[in-house]
Amino acid sequence: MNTTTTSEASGTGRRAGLDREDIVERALDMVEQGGAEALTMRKLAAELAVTTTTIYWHVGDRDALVASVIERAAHRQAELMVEGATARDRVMCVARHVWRSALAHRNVTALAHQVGATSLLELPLEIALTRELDAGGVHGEAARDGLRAILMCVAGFLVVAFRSEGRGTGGQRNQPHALWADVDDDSIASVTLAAMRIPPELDTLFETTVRAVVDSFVPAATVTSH
Amino acid sequence: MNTTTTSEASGTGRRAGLDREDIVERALDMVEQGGAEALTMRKLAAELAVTTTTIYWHVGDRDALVASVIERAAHRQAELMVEGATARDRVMCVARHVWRSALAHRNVTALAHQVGATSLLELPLEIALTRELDAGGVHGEAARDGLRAILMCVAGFLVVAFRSEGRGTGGQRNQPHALWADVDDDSIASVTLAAMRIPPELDTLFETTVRAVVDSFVPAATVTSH
DNA sequence: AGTGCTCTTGCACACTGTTACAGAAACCGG
DNA sequence: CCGGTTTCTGTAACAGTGTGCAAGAGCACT
Repeated sequence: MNTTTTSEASGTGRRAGLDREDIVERALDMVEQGGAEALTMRKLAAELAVTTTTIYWHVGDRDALVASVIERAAHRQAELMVEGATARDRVMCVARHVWRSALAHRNVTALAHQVGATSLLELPLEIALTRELDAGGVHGEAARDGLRAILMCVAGFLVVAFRSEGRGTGGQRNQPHALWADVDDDSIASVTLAAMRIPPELDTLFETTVRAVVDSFVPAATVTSH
Repeated sequence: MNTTTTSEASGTGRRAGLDREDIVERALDMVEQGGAEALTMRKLAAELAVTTTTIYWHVGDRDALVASVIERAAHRQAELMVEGATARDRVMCVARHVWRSALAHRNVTALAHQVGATSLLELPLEIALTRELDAGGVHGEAARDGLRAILMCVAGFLVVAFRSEGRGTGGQRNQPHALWADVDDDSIASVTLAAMRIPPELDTLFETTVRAVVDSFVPAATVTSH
């Protein structure tokens, strides 16, 4: 692997023109367009008009490549504007941003999730969220637990959201609401049974659920002035 | 693929001795022991002292095989005893069961998650949870939203729990608490910063977080008697 | 010119899911 | 008993995947 600390399309080599950064960027493009599975060493090499071994020389393993891709993506979605008067609102704002940006870059998110590097992708947002918690009077272990609880909740929503999109055995057939079509249980009210058969509104459900978690960890705003 | 509705090691053919059920069961064993990636058609065939084509004849695609494996696993973890006096307690009890049984059969759970068939695996528990919600006075769309919210929360915890286990880029290196080691932010209290560097207690955090969500969807027990 | 370092290539290995094709064993009608 | 059909099994191959090894091509410095 290329161990030069910084990338400097050095130039001494054979025909150069290929930087580690270039490779990572192209890889990120491929992931964003074609999903996680579109990123294969051979395809990436072909895109760059190069052989696979060249990539290995520059970035190393596929794991290393993926890690770099995720880090690069992390920088991009780190920018956010936190709005809201109360601490709870500001925390919600960050949580919402995690949710939205993950949906916006779903392919990278899915990739990060697959290799267990989600935290790497979300670290900047974790920090932002911690800042708001801290500013809202939640410190130490309480802040950590609150942060984790909120992020797990968001992660759960993301898992479900991604699950509702194409890929996977049986296509749409093992969607929860589709599976409920065959359920017939006497001890459940028919209204309830019917409701199960249509999918929920994820966005509004996200709002209320995460709000509940946030409220249970962040104290209501103490009325200082007024 | 073998299209006989039920499996009845039919008998007309050559040397039988191999049932679709046998294959699925063996596959389930392999997954539970060696994880999702240990289940390859060739290895499975080798375990059964048979060639791959035989498996294809019996069960079809790998997708079909995986689906069968998951269905089989679903039956096993469907047994549960719901305890608790209040509706909230009983709902919590089921949610806890989802969490525990997913952890107990983590490999199958991970497999189901990979192919997007989690709902298939958890359908029986979804039904049980819905029953408790319904009995607790939550019907129709409210029940659906509550069910989904709770399950998403549990799913989030599972994702994080599985993430803390070996596999994936960088091993333990991109664990959240490990990543926080390099963070230095002035606007965050040092106590908070320090707390972030040690992982949370998932079990207790699960309890409080899910409890918060449950409480926000299930009304407190109306005091009927007393 | 020669030596050394950086980059790039070609080829190969082991592994995956999947299938086309060919062959044995059992039953069934004659 | 013979031929045919169904039911299984086996061989070999195809198109992919990630990855490592040996060798070469170009530039810089001596």
